[in-house]
Parts: sequence; structure tokens; C-alpha cells
Amino acid sequence: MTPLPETAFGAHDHAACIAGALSAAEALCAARGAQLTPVRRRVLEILLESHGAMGAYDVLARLDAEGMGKQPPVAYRALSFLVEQGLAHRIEKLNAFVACAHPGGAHAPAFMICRGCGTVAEAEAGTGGALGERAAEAGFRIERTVMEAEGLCPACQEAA
Amino acid sequence: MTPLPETAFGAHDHAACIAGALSAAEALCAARGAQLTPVRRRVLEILLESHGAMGAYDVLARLDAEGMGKQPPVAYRALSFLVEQGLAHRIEKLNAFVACAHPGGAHAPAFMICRGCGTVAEAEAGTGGALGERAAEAGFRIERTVMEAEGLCPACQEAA
DNA sequence: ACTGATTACGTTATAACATAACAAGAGGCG
DNA sequence: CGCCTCTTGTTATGTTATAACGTAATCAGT
Repeated sequence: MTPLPETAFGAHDHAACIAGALSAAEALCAARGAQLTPVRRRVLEILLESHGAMGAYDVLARLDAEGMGKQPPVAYRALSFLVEQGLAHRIEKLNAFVACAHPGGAHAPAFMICRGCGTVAEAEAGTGGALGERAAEAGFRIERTVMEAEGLCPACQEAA
Repeated sequence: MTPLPETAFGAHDHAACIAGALSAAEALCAARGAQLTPVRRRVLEILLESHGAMGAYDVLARLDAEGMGKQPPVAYRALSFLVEQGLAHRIEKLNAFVACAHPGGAHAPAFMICRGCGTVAEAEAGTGGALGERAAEAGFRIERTVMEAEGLCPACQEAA
């Protein structure tokens, strides 16, 4: 099977992936006049390092260990900021957050969630296909979509 | 514009819609040997009556008022049963539950959630379009999907 | 009828996720 | 300086969900 560098399921240079995402985040925030403060930046790093979905309290525990705050609002504020800026996404199915794999790009993201290893891969979903069609028929105006698939990634399929 | 009886946004005979769904649920459970007990049946009725998404604790409050239980597990167990049987769906975006509009049918449901009136309309989404394609490319085996669109229904668009 | 398996329900307690509300500091800018 | 805005610190609370344990009813096989 060929490698799959375009998804989180494939092996890749993790350090480079983190560094690239961080510099993209800095550039984006600078361009928009948004402030990537130390806490916000550190939360993004934590998400990138884990390369998976993390609960807000998992993030908070990391922040606390580093002396950057221990109350829930600290984590939720930083996560909200990152989501607003498109630097992270909320995974509704998991009540968790994940760093964006394509910061700055167009956004109708879809996610593949491996129930084996917890890895979350992001894909661009486009219009949403059948859902978009049904919405158009019904006259429903879509503002945001949630598209999440749960299942098994290639590695976990083999393990099972 | 023509009426849209196939979605919850259109007017319809609510009493008949409830009665029909209930008898379909009874038939399904009987056919499967699943027990539609009083609490489970009542929870389904409550969901059908509201014709929208309800939180577990909203359902629980109704049950409590009727003397059918006041602890969270009572509601969660009944809701879990209904979801397992395909008689209700969980709306991840809202942390809420809604009665199934097409009990017994095939199920890759998608939902349109009106942020104005809270109405939730169910549509059949099929394979998921772009997400399904990306999953196939990545070798990811999908077991369940969450497809939810938030926006404005026709009525609320006019009101705004 | 007795036994054991299964299923559903009752109850207590707590875990896990999320936000309201208010005070205080940092920095730009007229 | 004085004002405004944004960010952060902190307390408290609200909301959603499940673990864990015990009881009752049902039913198949003996």
C-alpha cells in the first residue's frame, strides 16, 4: 500500500508538521491582527503534539503542569480562539478538539475518527453532497456543517 | 413554493405523525424481540410530541413529572435503547435527541438544525459523498457517520 | 418448583464537559 | 494622562453523562 501523507493515518515528519502549522498560525494571526498570545500558542502546540483529539480538560492539565493556568476558562478561551481562527476544530462526537490540518484553507472540514487508536484525520468535505442537496430542496440555508465518520483506520483494521 | 411534507419544516398532521411512528416502533420492536417498555415508549412519545431535539434532562423532567423516574440513568437508558433500535437519533451538535422520522428504514441519517426555531429535520444522506470518497482513498472503514447542518429553515429566513 | 441466565429498573454518587460573572492588568491612542 | 479594548485570573456554578451496585421480573432447562 502506498503511503498516505495527506492523512494523519500515514507516517510523517511530526516535528516539521508542528513547526509548519505553528508558523502558518503566526502568519495568519499577524495578517488578521489577531493575537496569538502565549497561552493560545501553547494550546495550539499541545494539540499539534498530540496529533489527535484532546478534551478541554486534558489540555488544561497540560497548561496547569506548566504553570499557565488551571481554571477551565483558561483552556476554553484559548480553544475558542483557535476554533474561531480556523486553527483548530471541535469534534462534536468526542467533545474534543483537534488542530487544523490545513490552516488558512477553505473550510468545510470532515473528520475520520479511529475508534481504535483515537487518531483523527481531517479531510475537505466540500458541499456535503446529499445533505447539501436535501437542504437546497427544503430551502434550508446551511451556515455550518458537522461531518464526522467513526470507524477503523488501516492500522487498526490490521490489528483486529 | 410547494409544501415540503418530507421535512419537519413543512406543516403536517402532528397527531397522525406521532401515532404512525409509535405503531411503527411497536411493530419493529415486536419483530426484533426488543421490549418497548412503558418508560421507553413514553420517552419516544415525548420526543415525538416535541417534534424537535430535547436534552436528556428535559426528557427526564417530563418523566419525573409523570412519576416515571427522576434519576439521569432512567432517561439515558431509555434514550440509548431508542437510538440502538433506530427509533431516535442523537444530535451531537446539540447534545440532544430526536425521534427518528423514518423508523425501520436504511440509516445514514443527516440533520438540518434550525438555529432560529430549534426544529430538526432528518434527511437520508446516503454514502456521505466527499467524506466517503476520502475515507475509501485512505483505507478508513466507516462504521457510523455524523452529518449535521446548522442554519436557518425557510420560515426563520423570512422572519429575519 | 428450583436454578441460573438474562434483561430491565431503582438508586446513589460522581465524573466529565462547559460557561456566567466579575475583577484586574497590559497596551494602544487621542 | 484618561479612556478604551482586549486578554487574563478567579470563583462559582451549570449542564451533560456514566460508574457501580442492588433488586425485581421473566424464562429456559432441569
